[in-house]
Amino acid sequence: MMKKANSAPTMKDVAREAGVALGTVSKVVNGLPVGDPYKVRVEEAIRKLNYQVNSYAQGLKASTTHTVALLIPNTYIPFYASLVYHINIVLLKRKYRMLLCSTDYDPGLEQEYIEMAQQNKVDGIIGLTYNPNLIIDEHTPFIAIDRSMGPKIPCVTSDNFAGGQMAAEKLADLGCRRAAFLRIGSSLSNEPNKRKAGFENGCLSRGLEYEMKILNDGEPYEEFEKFLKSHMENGKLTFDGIFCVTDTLAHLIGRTLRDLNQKVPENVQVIGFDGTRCFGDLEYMCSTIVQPVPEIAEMCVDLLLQDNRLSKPQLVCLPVTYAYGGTTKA
Amino acid sequence: MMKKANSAPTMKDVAREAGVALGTVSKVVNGLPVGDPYKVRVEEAIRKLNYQVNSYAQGLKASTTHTVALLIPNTYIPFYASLVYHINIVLLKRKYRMLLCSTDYDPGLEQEYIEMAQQNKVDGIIGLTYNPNLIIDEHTPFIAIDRSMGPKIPCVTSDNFAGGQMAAEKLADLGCRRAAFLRIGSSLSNEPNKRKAGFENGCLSRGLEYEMKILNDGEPYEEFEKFLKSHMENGKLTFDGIFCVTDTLAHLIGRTLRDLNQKVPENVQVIGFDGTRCFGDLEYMCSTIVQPVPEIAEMCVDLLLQDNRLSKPQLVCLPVTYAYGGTTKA
DNA sequence: TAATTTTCACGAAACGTTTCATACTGTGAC
DNA sequence: GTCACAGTATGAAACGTTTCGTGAAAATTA
Repeated sequence: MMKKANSAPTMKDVAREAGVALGTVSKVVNGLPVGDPYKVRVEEAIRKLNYQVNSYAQGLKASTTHTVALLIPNTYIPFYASLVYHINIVLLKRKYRMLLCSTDYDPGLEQEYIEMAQQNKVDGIIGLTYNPNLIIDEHTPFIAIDRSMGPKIPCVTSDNFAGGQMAAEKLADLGCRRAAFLRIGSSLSNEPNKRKAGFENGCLSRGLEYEMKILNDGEPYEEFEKFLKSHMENGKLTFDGIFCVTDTLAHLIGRTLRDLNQKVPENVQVIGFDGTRCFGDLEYMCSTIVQPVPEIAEMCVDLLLQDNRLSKPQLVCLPVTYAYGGTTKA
Repeated sequence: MMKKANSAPTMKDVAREAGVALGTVSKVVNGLPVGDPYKVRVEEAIRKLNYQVNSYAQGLKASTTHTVALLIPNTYIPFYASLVYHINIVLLKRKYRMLLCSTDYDPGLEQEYIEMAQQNKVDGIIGLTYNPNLIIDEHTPFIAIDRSMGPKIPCVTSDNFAGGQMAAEKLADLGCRRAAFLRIGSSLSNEPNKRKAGFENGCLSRGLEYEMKILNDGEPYEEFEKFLKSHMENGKLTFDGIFCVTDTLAHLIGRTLRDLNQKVPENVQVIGFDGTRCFGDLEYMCSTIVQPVPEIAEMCVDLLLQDNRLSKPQLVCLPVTYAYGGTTKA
């Protein structure tokens, strides 16, 4: 009755090696009280056999698996990348594993991933998705990021309204007289609307003239150029401040501005939204309203793993901050 | 004998509901041949009970878990982010799950993650790590990215030597007479050396004068400025082409150049390495040697999941390409 | 029709844990 | 010296699958 040579050692093997019972090994592994001589022998046997618990067996018994699924459109857009990173860190601290699910905005994929996750018996799901029709099993804890997924599902976001307002106030403080708000039409979430509303509010309270513009999808450069050209008189823009709904947009519009010989920030100041630093932690791409990604990550995990008997909040708004990144005067 | 109300249905429940045997349900679930009437009844029961397989039980039985761990320093540096994204996609296509492990270059964390992964009985690990002392269980298939991890462990990289050479040739073709190679000292992998060797080789074959410079860690801006200033005569640089070992570096040096009133690409042309597009897929940050990330991803997964009886290559070099990104003349 | 082969659903056993009722050991009291 | 009790190691049962030997029914052949 040789044990198959290359199969991993089990608790049974450890128990035999140490000359103790199965349950004793289990206790040692889980840090439950065990008499000292036993404990020592078991620990020795574990070292000797290089034993590692099989967490599939654990997962089968216990209904907790110490795994969380993260549903996110992709991992290369800086804001998402940053979320992935910080959530991963927070989960690790709590000894949880993370199952990453890039959905590429595809509702079919999102649903598929949710089912995969449930099959895998994750302890919960943290999801950033723009699909309002996702079917989420009632017994799987779900925390939404940035977009409310219906009642009973907590949502963690930045304070987008305050962010918009802050952008308007900053532009006003920096001397702008006439501002524009830009977003791209295809944005799927309703958060841009809060940013817009906040911006409007801020402009009104500071007496800053403003204009709202939703650009069409498609070739962004051409769209930008068309828009900017239609707002120029004698080679000068008719506004001197721009608030873009994302940093990506701010960066692109910055390029277009440069191509049209508009100086940033001398001629026109630009503020983005997200606060993502493209090159590691080295620098902001533009002046921006910073989303508190580490705090969002922490909050999501907290909510997900908190005792389920406690009632969970419906919406958590975390405070944003302004960061200078070269596209404004300060 | 009521079943506990909110516990998930099992195969047994499905079998009872459909009036068939356990094994029959298992076959239906796994797509094995089953007589039509049985099949239909089982499928109905599955729908009715909203049954989902418990993959922990599956993982316990089968030794294959359809899960792969990805070990990577972080997810916010564009090159890494891109890898994560593409590997995730490829794995999904094959119906594999991905366990993401950000290590932050911490050897302790790396080791911890590897053990976590093995406990979790992943089918294999794909890892980008700069720690030469990692202990990897011989029975866990491991594919290294970008850095050889010793014999028996296949490594997938870009063709760094060819990339360096290509950069040199491109600079020569674009009219450069004297070039510099820049890297930061702390780079932990030996791939930069291949890039350097390739660059040297290219310079020699094209008669391009060159200079190698390894910058100290620390405040990058100050380092750059010091270096650049020490190579200027009458406000002009003594070289007209720079090859940076990464795009990050190229971007930073570009900033410094601008601050010193050096025009890019008119005065000095800059080529980076990685080919990462910071804003989604929108644009390259600089002219660059592009690493074939999708192909690297595909190759890693292929190697990992291929039949283990087949022998695996020790090193796979994938071809790089040049991409124009504004910091060269073409 | 009887004998033989093929087909295929059946259900027990096993995977590696955790848990819990049981039994054993040693201590203290009478 | 006996009994009772506390403390603690024991190992069987259970978790939800997959697998595989078994046997019944259907199909084929004589």
